[in-house]
Parts: sequence; C-alpha cells; structure tokens
Amino acid sequence: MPELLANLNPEQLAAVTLPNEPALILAGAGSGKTRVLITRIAWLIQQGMASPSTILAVTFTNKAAREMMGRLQALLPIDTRGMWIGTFHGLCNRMLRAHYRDAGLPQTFQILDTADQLSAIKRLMKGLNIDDEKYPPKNLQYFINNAKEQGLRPKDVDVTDDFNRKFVELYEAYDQQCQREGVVDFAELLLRCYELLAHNPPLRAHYQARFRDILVDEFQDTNKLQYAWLKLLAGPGNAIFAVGDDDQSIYAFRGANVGNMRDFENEFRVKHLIKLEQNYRSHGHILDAANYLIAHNSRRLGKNLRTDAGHGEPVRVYEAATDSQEAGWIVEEIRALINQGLARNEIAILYRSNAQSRTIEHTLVNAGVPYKVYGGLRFFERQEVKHALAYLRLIDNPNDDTAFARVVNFPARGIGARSIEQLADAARLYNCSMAAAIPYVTGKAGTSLGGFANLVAKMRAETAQMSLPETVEYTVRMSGLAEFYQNEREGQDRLENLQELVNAATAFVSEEGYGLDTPARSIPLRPGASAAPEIVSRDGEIEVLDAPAITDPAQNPDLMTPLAGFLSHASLEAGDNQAQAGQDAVQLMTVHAAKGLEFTAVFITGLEEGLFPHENSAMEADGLEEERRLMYVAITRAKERLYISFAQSRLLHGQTRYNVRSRFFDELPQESLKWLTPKVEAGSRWGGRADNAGWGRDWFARPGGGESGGGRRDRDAYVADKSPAPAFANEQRAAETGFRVGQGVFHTKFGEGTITALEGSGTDAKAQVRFKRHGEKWLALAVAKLQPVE
DNA sequence: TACGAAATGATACTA
DNA sequence: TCATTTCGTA
Repeated sequence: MPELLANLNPEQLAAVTLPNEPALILAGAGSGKTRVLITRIAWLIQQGMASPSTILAVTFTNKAAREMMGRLQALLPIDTRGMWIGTFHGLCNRMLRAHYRDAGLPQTFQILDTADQLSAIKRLMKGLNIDDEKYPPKNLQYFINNAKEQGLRPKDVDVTDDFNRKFVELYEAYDQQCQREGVVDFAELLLRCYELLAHNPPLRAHYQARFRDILVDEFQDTNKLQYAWLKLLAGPGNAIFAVGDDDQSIYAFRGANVGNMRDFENEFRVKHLIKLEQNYRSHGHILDAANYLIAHNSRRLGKNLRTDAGHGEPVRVYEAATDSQEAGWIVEEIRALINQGLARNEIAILYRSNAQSRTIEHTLVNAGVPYKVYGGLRFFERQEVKHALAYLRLIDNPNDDTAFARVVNFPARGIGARSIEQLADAARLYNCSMAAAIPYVTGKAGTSLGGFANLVAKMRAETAQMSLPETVEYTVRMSGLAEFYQNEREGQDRLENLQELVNAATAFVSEEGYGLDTPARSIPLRPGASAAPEIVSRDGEIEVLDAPAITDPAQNPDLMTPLAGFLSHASLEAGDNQAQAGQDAVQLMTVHAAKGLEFTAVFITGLEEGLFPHENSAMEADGLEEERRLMYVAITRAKERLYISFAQSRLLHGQTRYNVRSRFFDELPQESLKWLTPKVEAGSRWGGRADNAGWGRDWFARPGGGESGGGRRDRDAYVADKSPAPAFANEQRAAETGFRVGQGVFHTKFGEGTITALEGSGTDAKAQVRFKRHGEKWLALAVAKLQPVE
C-alpha cells in the first residue's frame, strides 16, 4: 500500500489523495501527469473508496487509454478490461450500443469516419442537385461537425443569411440520410450520447450513481460538447477529477476549448486546484527557454516549471542559408550525437508542417541515417481495407448506402456512373436505400445491379453461421477483392493488407474473449449474461420498467455482435499512425504529433515568420498565442539537448521563399541560447521585419520575381531561383553511400530488398537492389528513399 | 469505361 | 513540389 504513494512529490501526493470532490490538476509538461492519474485510480480502489466498476476515465487517444489500462493492471491485481476507461468516442459508442433503442438507433448502427462522412455528404448533395462549387462539400462537413460539437441540431442553428440557410437545410437532410442508413459520424456519437443522457433522467441517474469518480485526461483539449457530456454525468454524489495544461492547448483549430478549464473551475466551485510544477524531464536551460517563452502569452492560468536537474547544455541555435543547408547541419549534429553513443530513437526532428520533412528526409537518406516518419495513412484507412470493410458493413446492414456506393462497382462489374445515378434516383423516389431500390431499376443497368444484389445476398446467407475471421476471409475472397489485387501489378502489398485484416479479426475475437467459432452476426449470450436493456418509453415518458434490467455493458460486453464490434473497432481505432516500427531510427514528426512524447535530443526546425508562427494563424483569434503554445510543447519535448534552426530561404511548393527568423527567438532567454552562427539583430538585414505589421508581408517570393498571386500561368514563366546551396563542410562524407553489398534495405514503393551491387559516387551513386517482390532494380541513391534494414 | 493530361490546392489531426 | 481530382478523348 505505501509503495503506491512512494516517490510522489508533495503536490502529486496531494492530487492523488484528494477527497471525492471536483478537482483541477494543472499539470505542466513532464510533471508526471499520467502517473498521478493512474496512481489516483489505484489509490481509490485500494482504499475501498471506489471499485473498478465505479470509475470512469476519459482520454483523447486510444494510445493513452491503453497505456492507462496497462499501467493500472500492473499496479493492481484487477482485470481492467471491463473498466470504463477509454476515449470519449469509445465510451459513447459503448453507451449507445447498450441503449440503442433509447438512442433511436438500429442495433447494427455503424460509424462513419471522416472520409466516409465526406462521401456521404457528396452523395447527398448530388442527389439534391446542389452546386458543389457554391457549397463545397468540405465546408458543409465542417459546418455540420462544428454545429454538432456545439450541441446544435439543425433547428438550433441560427440562420443569418441565405448561404447559411442552405447549409442548415443540408445539415437536416444529412441527418435524415444518416438516420435512414443507420450510420453515425464521430460528432454524432458524442451528441447522440449526450442527448440520450439529457432526455432520459432515469438512465442519467443510473450512470451518475454508478460513476462515483470521473477522471479526465488532457482536459484542455475538450470541446464544448465533451464538457457538456461530462457535466451530465457529474451528479450529486460524484466528482470530476480533471487533469490538464492550458499551456499545451494546441487543438483549438479542431474545436478544443481551453475556456473549459476556467468554466470548470467556476461552475463546479473547484476547491482543489493543484499545480504540478516540478518537471522531471528537461534540463535547466531548456526549461528556462520554455518558461520564458510561454510567459509572453496572456490569459494563462499561470504556472512555472522547475527542475532539480541543473542547467545542462545551452539551447543551440543555427541560422542556415537554405532549407537544405539547415538539413545538412541537422544531420551533422545527429551524427555527432550518435557517435557520442546516443540511440537514434532518442533523437527527434520536429517541424511545423509536413511539407518540411522532405528536404530533411532526403538529406538523411544521403547520409545513410535510418529514420522514421510519423503520420500518414493508417491501417484501417487504406483503400483495400476500406473496400473489404464496406462489404462487411453491407452484409450487416443493407441500408448503408455509403458502403454500397463504395463497392457496388469495385471490383469493376460494369456498373457505371450512369447506372448508379439511376439507382440513386429510384432510391430517393421510393425513400429507401440503394440496395432496396435495385428492383425498381430496369434494363441493362437493372440486370448488372441485380447481379450485385445477388452477390451480397449470397454472402449474407453463407456467412450467417461463420465466425468473424471466417466471415472476413470469405468476404475478401467472394467479393473479388483478393482476385483483383492478385492480378494488379502493384497489388501485392494491398493483398497482404487484406490478409492482415483477417489476422486483425482473429486478434479481435481473442482479445474480446469470444470463442473462435462464435458466429460473427449473432449476439452470443454467455451464461449469466442478461438480455438487452429494457427502458421503454410510454406516453412520451421514459420509465425504467425493471431497474436491474439497465444492462451494464461492462458486465455484459455481448450487446454487440462480434462483427458490429469489429466494425466499430475499425472506425474508432484506425491503427498506428507510425511508419514501419522496429529498428532504431531518428524520429521525424510534426510538433503536434510530438505532444506527449519526450526525447533526449530534439531539433526544432524552420523557425521562420510565416512558417512558425504559421502565416494562417495571424487570421485566427488567439492564433499567435496558440503558435506560441505549440512552440512551448516543442521545447518541452527535449530532455538534454535542444537545437533550434531556421533558414533564410526555403523551397516550398516549388517556389523559393525568403523568410525572416521567427519572433520566438526574441522571446527566449538569451543567456540560455548558444548561437552557432552569428546572431544578426532584427532589422539590420534587408527584409528585416517590422514587429507590429501583419506578418503575412514579412516573407515574400523571390526578389524581383513579381507578385506571387499572378495565377497558374505564371508557373511556366517563372524560373525558380536555383542557386545551389552553399556546400557544407561534409559534402564529402555525404558522398559515401552508407550502403554495402549484401545489405538489407527498405524502399517506400518496392518494399524490402537486398543490395546486389553499388556503382558511382556522390550524387551519381547507384545501387542495384533485389527486391523480394519487385525483382532487381537499379536505383539512384540520391533519389531513391532507401533505408537500411538489419 | 478507362486512361492520361491538365488543373488545383497545400497548417496542424484524434475519434 | 506533389498528391489528388477533374477533364477530355479514344
């Protein structure tokens, strides 16, 4: 028991052992936030103040939820699997599945991810003959999600003008379409769950009585709807324990509302506000830089990090002439660090926008330094996987037009755009799904559509008794997807992903504890499991007929069929957002993606006006302050070494831009900086910036190159300034290929292979590689993205 | 229907 | 520059 609380500092200890009352924990970067959250849960359970079933813990990412469950499991001899620890969306999904009738949803409702939602919107607009130039589908999508996140249904949205009125109309039509198809988007998951609780007092009371302790991670990232949902769950006998850091709020652009922290403090009369300011991550100079920078923000709750670690190394600053020179310097420093014995995965290169990674990658490749880029497509977002999932969704729910439209002609079965349009018209006429409208379409189109209908019907019938992995395997085969990719020249990886999908299904079944032969499409009633919830509405009144019948998904996870569960899993957990895992490699990612991580050495690149702070942030209210918080997040990722760099010119979108160094340099404590290049005072160079001008003007295209806004035709007329980057010291060493014959390599397009020959040197260096799947190829090392593999 | 050419847009991103 | 989408023709 005491060892649970051992090694906590006084503030952490105070937070962990607070009474069951509203509390706000202001947890600075590297202050042991997660540890406090987990220890608090463990402590509550150990003290008998709570049991695993009375706790609700909410996070933003599946990763955070998994970490919490894993570490908790390690602290206590309990099974965390049934606990209500998860993301907002995951928990809402769970609640909606349990009370689908009260929520007005079909039992097999499915979840639209962002891409599905957009295609649903496009389909809707096409059907209504809406001009998508005037009303861009993406804008409508944003409008709808934004409204939902404010808790607004179409009837609640203020109509201000005709344009707005159209959007509201479309929002209404979209909701109806979703309802008819039995699908919900991400925002709907939250809003629907919110309404479920808001309109159903007995149910609300049930959950309020149940969740005595509600713990929220990253509270500064909650949006209005999430906060409202939490407030509904916070009843008289329970309390919210919110952990967050207003200085690390970097998601306002997607609806996060830092104001929730203040509101929480006021609305709940928070008596316990604890600041965790002891930092266990960074050395002194780094922390000083962070503190000093963030002090330039107004409207903070106020916090100052301290460390016992000593000053450590100063923050190194480098000014480069060009972006490629900047990259060259970074690679040099990285080599030095590696030579000093630092592991590659303890080194991170951070940038503000993804476009910046290319130059850096290129330089790393040439230098033969292995690296990993975070970001990009995740497993369940790959087209072949989404195709397969669409077939599965169609088997489960014939009304899902989004899934239908996706695969009706994939693989191609001669059903063209014309036929689909006819079908959509019929569906609208008869107010039914596209699948149901097939009999109404006549002629040749009707025949080929009929063929598709038969295929799906056959698949539905034949999978009726199959287990989930069998169903997935069967679907991949019978849909023709496997055959299609088999014959496709570049289809091998996709084929493998389809196989991987079958494996994922097998893994899912075993993780969820189903028997391997449990039918995928029936609700498996285990012994002792109770039937579906029984809350019935009578005369508009909602009533609990039989109190114990409010079924708790935690005790009965079988309210979902394995297939429905797997499909939600695919939507809610799209998989890793990381490139190839494994080998020891330098980590490349955006500053946003780095939040929550830490590295021994960190490079923050592209510190230029217009880039960081980003030019677009000048338009947004509070935009500059968010950029500054972003920089704060970036700095606080570093444990021992921090490098900050910028370049005078940068090739971006095919144009050379001349940038001015970021204002953030002037907001750092100069005594903690070590300039590796002479520091040039602002204003002493051409292009020096006027501090209070809108900084959109602070960067500009090539001097004498004319206005950049001259339209596309300028592209041909425009000759980019191709002056070569000044050679940097180790051009010579970069010339070494860094490869040897017989070495295993990885290529982003061709996959794994082995080097069979090397030729030439410097920029002409070539390697012959025998790829496992694509045969032997000669590759120019300066161009090909080859990564060494063990 | 299918393919290549031309046009276009480009901050950050989890569920 | 590059990835994606639309356009125009076979």
